[in-house]
Amino acid sequence: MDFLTEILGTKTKVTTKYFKKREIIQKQGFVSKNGFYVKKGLIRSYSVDEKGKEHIFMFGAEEWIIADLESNVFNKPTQLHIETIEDSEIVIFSLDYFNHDQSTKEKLQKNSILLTRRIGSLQRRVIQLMSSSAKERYEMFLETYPLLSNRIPQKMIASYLGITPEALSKIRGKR
Amino acid sequence: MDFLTEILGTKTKVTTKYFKKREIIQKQGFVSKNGFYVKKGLIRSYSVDEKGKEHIFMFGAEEWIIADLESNVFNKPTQLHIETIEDSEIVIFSLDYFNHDQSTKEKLQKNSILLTRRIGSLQRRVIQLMSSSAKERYEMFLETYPLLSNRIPQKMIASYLGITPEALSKIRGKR
DNA sequence: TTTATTTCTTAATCTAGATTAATAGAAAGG
DNA sequence: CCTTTCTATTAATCTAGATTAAGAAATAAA
Repeated sequence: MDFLTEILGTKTKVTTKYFKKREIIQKQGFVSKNGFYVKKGLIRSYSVDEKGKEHIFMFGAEEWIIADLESNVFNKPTQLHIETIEDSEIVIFSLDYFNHDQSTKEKLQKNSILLTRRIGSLQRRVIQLMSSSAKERYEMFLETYPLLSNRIPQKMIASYLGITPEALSKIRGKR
Repeated sequence: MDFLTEILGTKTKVTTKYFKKREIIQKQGFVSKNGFYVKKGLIRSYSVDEKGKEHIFMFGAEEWIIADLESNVFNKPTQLHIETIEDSEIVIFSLDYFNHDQSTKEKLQKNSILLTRRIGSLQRRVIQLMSSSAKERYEMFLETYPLLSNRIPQKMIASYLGITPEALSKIRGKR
């Protein structure tokens, strides 16, 4: 929570909730007014396409924040479902940091740094999706999230990499 | 320039430069200390992989800002080359907005909104790369950038979509 | 425990898009 | 202007990864 108070305005509403495995925290298609800080557990955000196929956008484990900021700031329906992978303790906070004067300059600066880091990781992901094979992406995933990889079911890793579980199984067989 | 003064600190160094077509503005592998605002013309940012293949990350036309923020904030070498596609007039500014006290609260807020919008567009790009076919991505590109599509050579559109020029030519033939 | 459900693996077949190559068209440079 | 270089098109072939299917392992449920 220390980390959170560093970026949240003083009047921000904060609630801690406990979720069982496989519970939905946020639904695709609705405007999202909250952010989620993972205190304990593991969650994922994903979108479902017209064919009903799931595509995992990101994972969040301890100390991560998952939020669809654009949905909040511009009142757009979010593209992302958010769901628990393990039983989790989630801090839910209202996303109000830009809109009002509650937030201090330092908090805004800290926040900008977080936003910048997220832009960097998304940028790397886009470049990676365009330039690397499934095998290379899997290896990079293992390097980047060595601790997460054994907590996440393989079919979800496959979905994050943008391939089928069958393809991932084949890649893993060949090492 | 009005737009820029809304987000830049008062002491930010700003220079306007003119570039011919195909000139490199920023080189991959170096730490980037500047942002680029396109006053007139058209530029692209792209990365070159180990096989020497180019992958276009984004285009920037009039009123766009292109910058590798993460490189600046965290002193990482940038992954991106930036190069002009047309003769261009570029406003180069030092990226100092987080670091010092020069920036006001309003400027920080405006900036956060820009960052958030960029996160949103990157998020959409990732989801799109994972869930859509080359043809669908091309159609979405035309919808999103109707004015840009006739200024950008096809091989660069292909590179942005993550496909070969041959594949794009085939897609275009079939309409 | 036994049964049911979900996850993972293996293999055969198929397809979107890559690669290679050859030609035509457009732009750039002298 | 002509010549060279770059860009786009078309077609043949190839391949990474999708799809389909079926069995094995693991989890959950009864």
